[in-house]
Amino acid sequence: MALILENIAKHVSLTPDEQALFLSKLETNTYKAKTLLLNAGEVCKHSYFVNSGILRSFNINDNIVEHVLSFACEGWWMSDMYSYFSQKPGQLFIEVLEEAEVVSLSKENQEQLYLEIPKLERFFRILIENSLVANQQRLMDNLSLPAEERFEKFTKKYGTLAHKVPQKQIASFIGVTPEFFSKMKARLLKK
Amino acid sequence: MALILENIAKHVSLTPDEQALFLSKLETNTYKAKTLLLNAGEVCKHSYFVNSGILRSFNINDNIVEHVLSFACEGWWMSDMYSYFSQKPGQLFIEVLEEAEVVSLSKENQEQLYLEIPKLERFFRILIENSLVANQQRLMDNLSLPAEERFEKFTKKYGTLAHKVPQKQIASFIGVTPEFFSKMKARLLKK
DNA sequence: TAAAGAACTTAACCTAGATTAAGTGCTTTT
DNA sequence: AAAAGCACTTAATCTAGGTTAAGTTCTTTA
Repeated sequence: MALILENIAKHVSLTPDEQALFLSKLETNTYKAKTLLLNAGEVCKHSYFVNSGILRSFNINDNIVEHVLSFACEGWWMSDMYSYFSQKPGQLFIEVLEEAEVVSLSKENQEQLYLEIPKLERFFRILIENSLVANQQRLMDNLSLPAEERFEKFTKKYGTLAHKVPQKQIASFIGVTPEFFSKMKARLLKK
Repeated sequence: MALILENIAKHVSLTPDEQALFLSKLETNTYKAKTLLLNAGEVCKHSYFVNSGILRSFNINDNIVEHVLSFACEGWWMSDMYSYFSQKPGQLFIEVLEEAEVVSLSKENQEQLYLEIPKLERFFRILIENSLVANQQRLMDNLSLPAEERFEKFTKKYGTLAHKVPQKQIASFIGVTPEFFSKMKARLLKK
């Protein structure tokens, strides 16, 4: 459980009492690979913080094509932000890719915490600022870089994860078909 | 100046004193079309709130191709978030597209305000949450929808703006060349 | 441990959108 | 009011990446 406190300590400092209060609002669970933490169409009631293992979020287009929005491994947060913030049904699935220990923070508890420990308002603001910046960068990359360079950036950013998740999901994340990804990989190996 | 207070009142309520304090940290200016509020390579020292007129942010790839990241019209905020948050040099330009009255909030003043009026921490958190959700949606749209549907979504979201900014910039925003956009438009008109 | 099904590859063919280029009508500048 | 330059169009040609399909290998599951 220390990991999440370390994470917070990077941006705001909590007193021991505040830490205890914070921890009391969390629930830790272990899930096997393939568990669905969230189904499309549901309201996302929790934010997840990954202690270990890997999660991914994705949606399914016209009931056919999956599109991976994000991966989360150790130390990352994951949720369907649209649904979580608005408490309306969302379009995302959240799935366990590799057996994971996950800390859950419910929307109600989060709102409570904002009132009880206003410093957390700052912590989550900064967290979301960073997400937004990363997302904008990814959007610009998608608009301006060819698949090969998007893949390069992916491996730099996610490092080890690139070897742990099925290739077709990396393909989906960077926005190409598995077939094209395979072709591209073969091309890269020749160099 | 009322517009920015209305904007805040949608998410948090400030006392008259707090409102006055907030306003005292702002500066309002009018800029002619084509003015550059931020140059790539500079540190973004202000966040801009648009009272009237239109701004856009974009970057230039390999010194050749412009990519529009966002437009801002009445009631919207604009900045190079990466550079503004980190206070490091960024890659974005911010340009006035249509003569604009713009409220500037400096990074230092914003940090000051967070300390003096903690409620603002909440306001900006929510603002950024909404941005993030919109950005993720746009990213998913870029991964899964053809240009024609991206354009449709654009016109729905930005409405009137679609007629006020040069077509080539809308093309850039949705991620196609001006030539293809023109062809697509002709195709749409035939229907 | 056999059978079914994922995950990945390869290859032929296809298409959305890019590139190049030439031409038309605006605006802006002088 | 010319001249220059920008925004837009059209059209021919090209290509990154998609689609379809068949085959191989690895994993699950019964």
